[in-house]
Amino acid sequence: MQARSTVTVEAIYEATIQVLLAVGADRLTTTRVAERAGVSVGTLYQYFPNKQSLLLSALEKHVDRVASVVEVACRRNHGQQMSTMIESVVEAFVDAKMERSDISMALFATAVGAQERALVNKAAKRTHAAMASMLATAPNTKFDDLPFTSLMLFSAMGGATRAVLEAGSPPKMVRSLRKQLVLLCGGFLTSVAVEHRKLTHAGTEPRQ
Amino acid sequence: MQARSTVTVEAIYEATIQVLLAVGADRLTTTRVAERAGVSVGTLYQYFPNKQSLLLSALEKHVDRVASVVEVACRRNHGQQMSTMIESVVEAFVDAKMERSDISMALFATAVGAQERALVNKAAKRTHAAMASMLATAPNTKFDDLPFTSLMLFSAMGGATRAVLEAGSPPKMVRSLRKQLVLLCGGFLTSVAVEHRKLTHAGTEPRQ
Amino acid sequence: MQARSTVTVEAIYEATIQVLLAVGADRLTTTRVAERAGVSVGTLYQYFPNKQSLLLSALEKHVDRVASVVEVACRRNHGQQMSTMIESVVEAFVDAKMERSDISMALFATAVGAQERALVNKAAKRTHAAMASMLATAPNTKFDDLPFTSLMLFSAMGGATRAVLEAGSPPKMVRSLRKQLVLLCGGFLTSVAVEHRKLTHAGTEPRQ
Amino acid sequence: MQARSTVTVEAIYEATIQVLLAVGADRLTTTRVAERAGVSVGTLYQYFPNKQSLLLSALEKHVDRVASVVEVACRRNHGQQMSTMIESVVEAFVDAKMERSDISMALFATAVGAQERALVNKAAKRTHAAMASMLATAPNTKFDDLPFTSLMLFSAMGGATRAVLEAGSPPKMVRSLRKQLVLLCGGFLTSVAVEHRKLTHAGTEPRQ
DNA sequence: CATGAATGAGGTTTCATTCAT
DNA sequence: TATGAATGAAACCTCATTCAT
Repeated sequence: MQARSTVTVEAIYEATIQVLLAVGADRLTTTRVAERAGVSVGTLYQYFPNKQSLLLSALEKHVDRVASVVEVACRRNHGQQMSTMIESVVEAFVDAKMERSDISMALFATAVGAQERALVNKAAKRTHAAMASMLATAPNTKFDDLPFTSLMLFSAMGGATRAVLEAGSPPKMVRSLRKQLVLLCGGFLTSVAVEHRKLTHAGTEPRQ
Repeated sequence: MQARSTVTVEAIYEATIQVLLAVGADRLTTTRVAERAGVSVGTLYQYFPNKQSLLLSALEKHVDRVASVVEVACRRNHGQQMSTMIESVVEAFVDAKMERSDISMALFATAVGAQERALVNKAAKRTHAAMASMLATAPNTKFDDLPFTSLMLFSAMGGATRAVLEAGSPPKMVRSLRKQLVLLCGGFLTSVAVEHRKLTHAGTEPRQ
Repeated sequence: MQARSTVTVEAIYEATIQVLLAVGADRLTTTRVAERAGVSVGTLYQYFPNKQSLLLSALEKHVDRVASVVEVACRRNHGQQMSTMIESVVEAFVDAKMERSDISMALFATAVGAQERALVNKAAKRTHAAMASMLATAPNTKFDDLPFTSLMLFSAMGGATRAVLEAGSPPKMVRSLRKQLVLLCGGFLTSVAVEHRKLTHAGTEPRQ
Repeated sequence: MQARSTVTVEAIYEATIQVLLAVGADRLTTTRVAERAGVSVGTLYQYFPNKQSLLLSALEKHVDRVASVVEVACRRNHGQQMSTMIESVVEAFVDAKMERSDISMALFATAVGAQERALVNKAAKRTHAAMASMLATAPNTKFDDLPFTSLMLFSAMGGATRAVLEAGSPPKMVRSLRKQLVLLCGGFLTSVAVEHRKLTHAGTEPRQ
């Protein structure tokens, strides 16, 4: 019976995504989700106290997955050269977003309330932390404000990725995106780090 | 006569924003907007055929304003040094977004449908074009793909700004934001431009 | 100024018909009628106290016209042979209905209330009376209950004509209609009259 | 379960008629119907997608019933003398119309749109077909164009009946109606059939 | 536990009518 | 007189949620 519940809940999650993609957030109804999941509305309400909690849970699942992917990528690159770090993280990030980009967009469209944003922020914090502790292990480099730097980095990456997705994302563009993101992040980190070094050991070390 | 209508429409626009801020996009109702505007629902429907068109118009007004601010900033900096360009544009962009950041967030929360995105994209295109033609006048610098570069730049800036806004944006953070955005953009443009020169006259020109 | 009013009212009547035909009775609005008439709603309300009275007047105009046509045809055939009477009246009736059959149908669709029906009934009474006094002059023929006979005759003709109109009325059908209506009316009147004669002078007069 | 729905739907149908009779077609609202049926509006909309479909279904039910009554009457009189045929059909028709004449009128007042007319036409076609095949079995009689003849017959009957109904139908009138309808139909059919015989065996057969 | 019929508050939209200009 | 912006009651319809079976 535990198993049956799991299956049902999983079906409801999947149905939520399906309906979101099919008809959009504003025309998503609990009945439609239940239908798609092959259960009755009553059943749906046995597992989720109300519509909001359903969407919230679905969103949570998704952002957690993306956050985990990035966390793993960060952990794997502790101690590497900064250029390697950047490439790995960009790759992980773009892959995670692109893999089911439609879901990403559909779910974020539901994330308008305070609770939803809190959820997203919490996951964001996790990735920032992961990235910060990775960057802290970069050889020969120091950063002033790693948490904020991570925020900048991810939100910039997120913004650019989102823009490309919303532009219709022709494959060629997606390919460019990765390269450009590497440049974007690399440029930024270099600037920030260089600034730091300049301030500290002004002029003594030629760049790169 | 004419004057009366103008006043009414303006009041409705203002009320739309007010309600959006007060109760959020999903609990905005045409009745509430009309009430806040001090007119009857019927009047609202004399100027907007339906709820969507009301929100769409409000969004359009807003994005057009932001786009215009950026366009002006770009036009004013044709021929300047790239660092000046970047600083000016970042300043204009952040100012425009921050000035009424709450509105920005509230309105974008309504921008989930295809039409809304088209609207935003159209405005984005305008800013990209303005930025591209500005960058084309930067002395001693060339770029491979100015349109895409502009897209990257703006969407990255937009993402970062949005993230800071959504994080609650303590004043200190906002101050950092500008500085970091300058670094972000500067770093990126340098990378892109450098890449270009490297490919063209590899090794012959030491980095300035 | 009297003239201007007449012109305006006439334009409103015409517009009413136009709108009725264009969008149907249920989507006819006073504003639309005013627009079509080239005046403002306010002006419309200067001549008609409310929407119902507008439709009522339009209906009245129409049924009066049809009634008059029939009345004239009846008066012209006083003293004629019955077959001539029938042919003339059928011709007048079908012509009047067909000439602007669309208007007929559109207007009758508005005739659902008690007042409207009263209007139509009043006009019907007039035609019945005209027909009755014509039939009273038919040579060698007597009828028991002329008013009711007239009612039967006209309503039967009306029903058949309407059915043909609503069936889409291919021209061939319309042509048949006249011939068949003559037979219908002729047959009926013969039966009624014959019945009468039979009862009175049973068997003595062979049928013409 | 199943039973509950059936009961509900039936209650809604009944309520539709009730409201139609009580307040008229134009003031019939879905809320009023639901109230009268003892259910909530939501329930009504679970069975009928919109107001029009509700009225359409009610109309369909009604015309189907009338059509069936006539069909049965026709089938029962195959091979009978024509006079018997006529009497039986007239009786069935008038009974069906009079039995719930108020409903008839109320429902037909809603039949203004194209779909409604199509519905009525379809039912009419059925009765025409039934009558045509009955008439084809009349001994010693032939008709040129049975379909059209049936159309004429029914629409004439319908028109006359309707007129009597709308005139307020004092009982005396209703009694007359039957007799007169028999004469009307009889006269018409004789004319049509006679015409035919004249054309075929001109002059050889004295009229029965 | 599952079902799905029933609920009804609440949202969007229409349109006859008024009245200040 | 003419105008047309404003009104607001009232209609249609949706959908999150409940509860008897």
